[in-house]
Amino acid sequence: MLLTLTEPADVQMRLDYFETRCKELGLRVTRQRQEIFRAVAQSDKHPSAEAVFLQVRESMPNVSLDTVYRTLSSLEEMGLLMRVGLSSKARFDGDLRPHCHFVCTQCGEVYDIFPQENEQIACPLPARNIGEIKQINIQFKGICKNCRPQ
Amino acid sequence: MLLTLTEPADVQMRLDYFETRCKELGLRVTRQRQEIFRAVAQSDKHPSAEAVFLQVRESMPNVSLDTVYRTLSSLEEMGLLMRVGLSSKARFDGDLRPHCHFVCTQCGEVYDIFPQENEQIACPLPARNIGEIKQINIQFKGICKNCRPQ
DNA sequence: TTCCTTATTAGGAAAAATTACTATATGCTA
DNA sequence: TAGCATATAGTAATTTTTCCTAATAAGGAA
Repeated sequence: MLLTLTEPADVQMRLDYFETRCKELGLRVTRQRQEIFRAVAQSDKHPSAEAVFLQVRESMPNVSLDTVYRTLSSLEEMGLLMRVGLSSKARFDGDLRPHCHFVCTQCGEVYDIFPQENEQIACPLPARNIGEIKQINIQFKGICKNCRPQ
Repeated sequence: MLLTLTEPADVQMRLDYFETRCKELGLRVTRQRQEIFRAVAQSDKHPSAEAVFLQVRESMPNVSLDTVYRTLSSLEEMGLLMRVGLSSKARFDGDLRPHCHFVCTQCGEVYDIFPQENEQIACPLPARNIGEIKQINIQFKGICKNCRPQ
């Protein structure tokens, strides 16, 4: 299985697509949602909620932090942006054998996935140019069988 | 590049190794550190700091939450356990093209890594049995060139 | 366009998660 | 075993995220 998501690079096109998606889902196209989506779509800095809040506040001084958090979460659910890593609290793993994690977005449960005998976890070459890699972390997010049987 | 870390499965062996590592690094072998390490090493539940705190408190009723947080972080630095995902606050990415992230553990900066033309991001087969995968998240942790030039 | 309905928001408060502080305790070296 | 420096408990503070409610505004109907 490969990742196949692609998205128009142009921000305006993505804003249009965002509106379409909102209407499909029966969500109102509010200025707050637009600006918050734009702030993330325009940035290549992987901004935090706080950073998005500060950015959006430039054009909407009264926007609330709650709205930013709420909107970021719903945009994530809509598949219009992604959260880097896990949300909320930290989880720890004492098993250092190479393996991946499946994280259920419903119940929060973390499952280990040990690769098959002949499977390899490969590291893209460009990573070496950015710095010294000390750890690899591979996560799959989705709904586990307990939460959605069958 | 492949992940090559392996660790003795037996908890007692790992505790011994933990002591050795502490001594190598000039860290004191305190009961708190032992119990906190044991709690994570024994568990297959990817416990949170809170969960570790509750577990350790069974045998050490006066252990403090601060000690748990501090110790988990230092155990991570020592390479004796790993943190699932990122620490602290959430970061968002509006670019949905398949790519990985390099996270600098020093400055917190997040760098994009786009795979080479012929590279593939593969998903271990067993993942399919756990649930429906909606997203793949690959992170590399380390020190970026800005923080440790050359 | 204007009105209505209901989803959404602002603002503030609260909760949850993590970190900082300091006096005390304790591991380790000699 | 004594002394010293590190580590801890207990608490407070900070940071991050979520909750609550009255007010607002989007989108559909008239």
